[in-house]
Amino acid sequence: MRIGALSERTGIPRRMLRYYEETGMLVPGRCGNGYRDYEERSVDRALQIRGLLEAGVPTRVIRQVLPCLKLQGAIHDFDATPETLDLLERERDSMSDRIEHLSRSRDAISRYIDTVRGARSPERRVAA
Amino acid sequence: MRIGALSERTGIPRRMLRYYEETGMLVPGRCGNGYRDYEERSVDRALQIRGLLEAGVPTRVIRQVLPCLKLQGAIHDFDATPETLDLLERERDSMSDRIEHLSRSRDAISRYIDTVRGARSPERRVAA
DNA sequence: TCCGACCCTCACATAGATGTGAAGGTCAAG
DNA sequence: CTTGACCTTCACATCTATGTGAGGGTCGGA
Repeated sequence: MRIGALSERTGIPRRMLRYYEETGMLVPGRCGNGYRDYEERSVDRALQIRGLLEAGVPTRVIRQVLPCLKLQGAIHDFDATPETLDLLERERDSMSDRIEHLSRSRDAISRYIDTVRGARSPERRVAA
Repeated sequence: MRIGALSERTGIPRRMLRYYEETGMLVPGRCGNGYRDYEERSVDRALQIRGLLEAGVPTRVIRQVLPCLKLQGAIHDFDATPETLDLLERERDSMSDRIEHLSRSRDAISRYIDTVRGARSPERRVAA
């Protein structure tokens, strides 16, 4: 699959897909003519990368973390040095922090929306 | 409370607290001499802001969202126009997306860590 | 009174993610 | 063979969050 197709299927601009390669997060193969050649799995991969970027995870971390997201039961303990494990634990904790903050804010927003909507259409009001 | 104290209590650099004010996310009062004067509640507020910033939520959105995080049961439907509500719903959904991505990645990292640690110290192995 | 620890504003610098466009190669269809 | 739709690299521009520092004001204690 060439870059244009992947871009269309993911909604991610070509520029960003090249950036993902430049930062080592998603490195495609190459055709004889130099064109990038993405596999089918690159679709999920690219979406996951974008999701993490949007959640504020820097490319440096994504690059470190992706190898262990790749394995789906198949453990090919790629390099798992103690340092890598420590880093992964820190990143896991930092992700938990982000999740906590996001959840609390989202829930507060949800409650707010529900309350206001409830006040606006009292006939649908449910006992809170 | 002056900016230095708030900075110490939150671990957030003074520069950033001034930035929070500049962007309208956390606007303190002023003493007679021009010094910023923060309330006690600013501690939580500042921490929440930092948490959201780290989770990739832009200041523009945080500013919109904070007013409805403020109320703790006390509904003073500040401006709640339909447009604001729509925006809040979009932000809520976008936060849910972030949470999903983060959770999936974090869980994958956790599984990976557990697996590797389990393989490393088999005497502590638990049936998976 | 003067020094040190605070505070102020202003402004420039950096780093990361992203936009935009130029100059040019590949290839299939007309 | 030419045209058009792709692709390539390179490079500069932008926006946001953050660092850093200069130049200067406030104020309490030695």
